[in-house]
Amino acid sequence: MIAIVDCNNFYASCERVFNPKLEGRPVVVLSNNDGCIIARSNEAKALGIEMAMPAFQIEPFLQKHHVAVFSSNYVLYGDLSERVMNTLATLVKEIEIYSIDEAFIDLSGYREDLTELGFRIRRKIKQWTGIPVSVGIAPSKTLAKVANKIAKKSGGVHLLADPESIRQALEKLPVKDIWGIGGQYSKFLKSYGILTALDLTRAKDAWIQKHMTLVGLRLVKELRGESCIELDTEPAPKKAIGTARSFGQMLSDFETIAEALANYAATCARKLRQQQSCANMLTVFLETHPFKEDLPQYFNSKVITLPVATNYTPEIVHYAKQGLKAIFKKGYQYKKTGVIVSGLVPEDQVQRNFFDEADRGKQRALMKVMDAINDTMGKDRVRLLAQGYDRKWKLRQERLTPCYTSRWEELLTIDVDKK
DNA sequence: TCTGGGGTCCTAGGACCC
DNA sequence: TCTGGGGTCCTAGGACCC
Repeated sequence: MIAIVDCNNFYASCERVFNPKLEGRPVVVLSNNDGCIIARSNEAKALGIEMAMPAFQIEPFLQKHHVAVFSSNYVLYGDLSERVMNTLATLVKEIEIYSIDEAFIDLSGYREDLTELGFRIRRKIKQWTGIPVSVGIAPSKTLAKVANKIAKKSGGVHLLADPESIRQALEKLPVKDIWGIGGQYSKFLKSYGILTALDLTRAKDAWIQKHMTLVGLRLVKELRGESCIELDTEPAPKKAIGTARSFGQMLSDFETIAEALANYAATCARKLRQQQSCANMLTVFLETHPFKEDLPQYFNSKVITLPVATNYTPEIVHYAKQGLKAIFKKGYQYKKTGVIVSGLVPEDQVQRNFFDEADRGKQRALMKVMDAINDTMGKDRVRLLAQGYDRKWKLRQERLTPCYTSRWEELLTIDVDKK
């Protein structure tokens, strides 16, 4: 048996942990740049606020219903996620951290009542971290996801084990709500009269594979109770790493965009070093604002093959800027730029060439010192001049809460009532 | 009339997830 | 005024090999 532990309305719950007044109130969290709604408390869902709605369009509605609105604070959410996962690790052995707010766990070999175990997990995580979670338990990952959906609406834990209860659950589940079925497939299936998960389990294997590839076939087998997607407790290193942001305002001059890009490139280089990889390739892209249809639109990208795989910040920044030069055109209002590094190899398996004159050992030593300083004294304490200081391109984050758990200056303070 | 058979590697595009 | 960001996997088709 497999379980999935999923934090309820994770980002909204994180905001509540340090602000209990929000309990019972509708809460939403916005995407970067305060753009779209990306998390909603149950109260906010009940008001009919949908996922991914642009915040500016429903601003009056949010005010009218006294919805608490927050900019996203990924430092806080990342830290609380780690606490949740660490707490879970005290209760079970095999854990796959699937996303910032979800983990699969392997329950084979557990003798105790699984529903009871689910409730123990729920209680302990709530007590230790303040985050409410739901637990779905079933014979496959896909069915565990189904069970979790039911758990969210019932008591927080749901077990799907016997064939009849599985059948009943699948009968009520529209295909679009199955893990792995998105908009395209649900439209396609509907055109064939396949409306529920139960309908889908009755389709022929060959037909499914023909129209939905091997991925689809695996999914259907999982719905039938045959576990096909293994627990992945040690995720492989990433194959590509990207950093991109929309600007807080439109930008048209090369220098400011290059400064923003240098920061994204530096972030990519840092992430490469964190997973001990070097990149052979670098892609830069630049785009205008797709929603401003009256303005001239432009999108372009440039792929650069690096002479030798690297994770050295100055080198990544240098080639990123070179890529930007190749695609930048005057006269447009730009909204977003980004860097993707790919062709990743382990940093101790880099293929050199005869013409490479860089002192790679020295570069690595320098990055080690820089990272050590920035880890202890604050992000970007030491940085390249190219990363700049003005930050004209910075994100809009008008309703940002403190990093309660990761910055000394921002610890929660409590006013004691003096009598 | 009549032109083989068995592979590998790479990439773009399409689907999906959170 | 105002619309996010970061990933994965699979397949078909092209280029190449012997």
